[in-house]
Amino acid sequence: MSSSDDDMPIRKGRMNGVKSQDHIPKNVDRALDKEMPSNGDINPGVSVRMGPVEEEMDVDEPHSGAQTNGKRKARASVSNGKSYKEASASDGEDDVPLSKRRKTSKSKLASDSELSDDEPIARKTHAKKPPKVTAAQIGESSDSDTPLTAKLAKEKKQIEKAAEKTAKAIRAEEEKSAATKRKPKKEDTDSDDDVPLVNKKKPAPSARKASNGVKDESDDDVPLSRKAPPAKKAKGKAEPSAPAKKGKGKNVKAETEQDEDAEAEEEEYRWWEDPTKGDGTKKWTTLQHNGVVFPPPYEPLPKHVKMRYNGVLVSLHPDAEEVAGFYGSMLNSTHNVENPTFNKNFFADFKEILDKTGHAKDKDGKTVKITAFEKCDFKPIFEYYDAQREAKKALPAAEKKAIKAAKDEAEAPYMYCMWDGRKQKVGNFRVEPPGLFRGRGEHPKTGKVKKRVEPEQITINIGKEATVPPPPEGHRWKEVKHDQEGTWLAMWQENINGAYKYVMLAANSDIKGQSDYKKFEKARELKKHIDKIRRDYNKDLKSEVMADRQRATAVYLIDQFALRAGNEKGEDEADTVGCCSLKFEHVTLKPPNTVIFDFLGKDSIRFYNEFEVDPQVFKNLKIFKKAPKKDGDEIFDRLTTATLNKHLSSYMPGLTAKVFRTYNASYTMSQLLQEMHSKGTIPEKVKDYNDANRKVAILCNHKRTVAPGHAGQIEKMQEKINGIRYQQWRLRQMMIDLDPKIKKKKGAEFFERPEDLDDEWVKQHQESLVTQEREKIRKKFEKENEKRVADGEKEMKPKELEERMEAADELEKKFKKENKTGKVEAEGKGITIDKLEANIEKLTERIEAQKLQLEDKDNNKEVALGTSKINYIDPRLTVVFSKKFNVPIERFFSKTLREKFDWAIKSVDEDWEF
DNA sequence: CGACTATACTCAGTCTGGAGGTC
DNA sequence: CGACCTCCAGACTGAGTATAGTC
Repeated sequence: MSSSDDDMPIRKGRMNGVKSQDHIPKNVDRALDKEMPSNGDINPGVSVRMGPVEEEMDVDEPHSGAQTNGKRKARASVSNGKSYKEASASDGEDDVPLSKRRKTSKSKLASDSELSDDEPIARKTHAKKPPKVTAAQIGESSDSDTPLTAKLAKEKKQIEKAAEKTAKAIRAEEEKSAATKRKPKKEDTDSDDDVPLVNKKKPAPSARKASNGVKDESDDDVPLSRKAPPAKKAKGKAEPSAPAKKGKGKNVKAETEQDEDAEAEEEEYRWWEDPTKGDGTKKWTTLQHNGVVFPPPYEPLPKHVKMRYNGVLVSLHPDAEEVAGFYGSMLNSTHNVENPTFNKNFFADFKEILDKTGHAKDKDGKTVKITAFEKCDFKPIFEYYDAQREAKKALPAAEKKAIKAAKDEAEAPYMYCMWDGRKQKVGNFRVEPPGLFRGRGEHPKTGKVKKRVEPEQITINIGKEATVPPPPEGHRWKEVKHDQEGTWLAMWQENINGAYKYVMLAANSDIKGQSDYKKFEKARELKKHIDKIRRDYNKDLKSEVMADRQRATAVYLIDQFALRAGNEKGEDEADTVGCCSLKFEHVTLKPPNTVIFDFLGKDSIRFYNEFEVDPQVFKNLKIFKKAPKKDGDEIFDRLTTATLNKHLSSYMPGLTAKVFRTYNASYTMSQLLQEMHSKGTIPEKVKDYNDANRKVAILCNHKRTVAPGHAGQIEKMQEKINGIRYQQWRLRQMMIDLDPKIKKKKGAEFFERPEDLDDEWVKQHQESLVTQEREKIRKKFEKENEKRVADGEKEMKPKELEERMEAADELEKKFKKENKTGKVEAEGKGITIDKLEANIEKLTERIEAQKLQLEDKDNNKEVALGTSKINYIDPRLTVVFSKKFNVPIERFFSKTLREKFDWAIKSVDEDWEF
């Protein structure tokens, strides 16, 4: 992987980060490096301790066995009888083989490998008990967590806004004062960090109650708008009402006014400074919206457009025809249409609908039963749809615009909702249209028909007070709910995987912003625990308890290499893995301590990396892979994501595997930005930022498919560079022409043609230069003629063109002569050695610039920066960079991102630290 | 099991660079 | 001759979408 080079530095640095004092990355790295080499001693200790453990294990087995077994059984069935347990010929108690072996090896325990395999499963449960660890951990986390509360730096911000006029406003006032009172009481004076919202969860309610008598519930109930802290309040004047409100009942109108208020105060309301936000599970008090937009109904094909079966044109029931159309319209997508699974699944579903609607009919109305996929010819359908597509594309711009405007207007009512009286953008209000399911990677269900979603399948979530959006004529909703703990407005279940689809608010909404904020605060909170976590897992890498050792190893991988948790997956899903679900064949061990990961991760994106790991990790993986495990068996057979996360949450409430990704991404970014002394022009600074962004993206393995024209583009750039280099060489030869002695002065080497620009290349290059010249002349000639015609003058004669072409002929001759004599005549009037030198220097600069661009482009070809920017890098880091180096934030965040990260843009100054 | 985040891809619209022209 | 303008194909961006994860 080309990308691995780039990221290695980071990852290496982070490797073995046990000791890190996280704020000082360099120290961390150094400490780590020092540590790495040692460690030869680990084995003995481990093995020795194994003995006792085993005995315990057997005893415990029953308990833990239940859990473990369940999980493993599930796996076994999935993997088709190839599971580890079966391989080891056990009776289904997969533990048995392990413990047996354990027993045998008990006494000797000479080697790690012996120890390992036999770990008592039961140990898992047992081991958890050790009060020291757990207690210590819990104690620690709770200690540090409790206080924090409203510590946000923004506290300082002033509160000066006038009160709202509505009754709600009054309540808001109450809230405000409550909030203000609350603030002072926090006791966490020890930390400078912003308080993660998460932590407030527990402490908050009781604390509040005690201090100000506000009941929890009411806290939660307060709509956002009313909760706004005393800070700048809106003056709440009326504004033109948004389209979304049209056609609503009176309560809607009432809300509309509120809406207006909300809008007026929109920029002013800073929920992230509002200590009452973010706790509790009740997400809203009042909620109204207009439901969802359905895709347009199916439009049957014109009568003359039919598929062929066995060479005969046949007509279908509209329902079947629609499905045929799904397939027909994508004949140009060879990627799908040539995939046997895709075709098989499609045809199965197609036949099903045919059976239901009656099969095809020929022109005489006779039934033609469709039974063989090969005999289906969808080309006529394809051509029809393709023509439609073309026609649409060819539409004049004005018309396209008009169509779009009409669509926008029709959808306007659905774009926004009123959430606790504040107007909020809805994310995906369009119901997903029917089609053929693609799936990513080798998805077993690819090609299946994704059915049209009927209103009867859709559940609406809305405030009790709100008008329920009417279902389409003649239909009804599946259900109307008032679930205030949910953030979704509508929901349905999709037919392919039975997955739930939700309509939720857009990324720039308060609620999404809040959870985004919480996510990053949680990651920052992890900073406080990471040292202990790393210490612990490094210790547990040698644990005698298999489950613990596996867990420690997994956490190591997640922490160091940003692996995902890796939940179990079903048989009918693409075969992808994450940390906990890594299989035997995904990990290759290369002594002394290099591990090669090669597997398909989320979205079937390949994860390939060779990492040097802690020797103990290397040993552990070896153990976890020990026979009889083989391809298809899980490496972490004693570990599930649930156990892992449970363990993690003992360090810090809400800590799960995915937090490490956020933490490490943001932390890495913050380190990179901190080390940066970005100087120069804005584009240069932007590039510096992007370079850091790229490192994070590589860390997270965020990839994109290489653009189809990429290779060509690179080649083009390379040719361009070569052209410059050639020109440079010619200039040097001209120097000789001017002053033959200069060859000695400068050394012959200076004048040699670069090796890769061999005779063959030169010939071709010259030819292309000459043809280019000819083209240029011809085009100019034609253009001039056109102009003449337009002006009513007469055209120039072909003779003129011939004459002009002589310039190109000259060039050709000149090259020929140069090739023959090996000399280049100095050209240009008044040319001097000095001028040539200057020109050469200029070209050198151009070459360098081009090379840089090329490298950049190539390095970037399969790295996607967006995902990490949107989901992993704390936006406040970007804001800090922007302020510190005086680069407009627009250079980093698009309009939508600026809206999404509004809270970050407004809440930090350049001193803020992750 | 349900709900929420995270991902890559698509497509349309925007931007860019550089050829050619003008002043 | 260079500073500046115009035009256009092709590269790049961004919003939107649909799928795949996590917990």
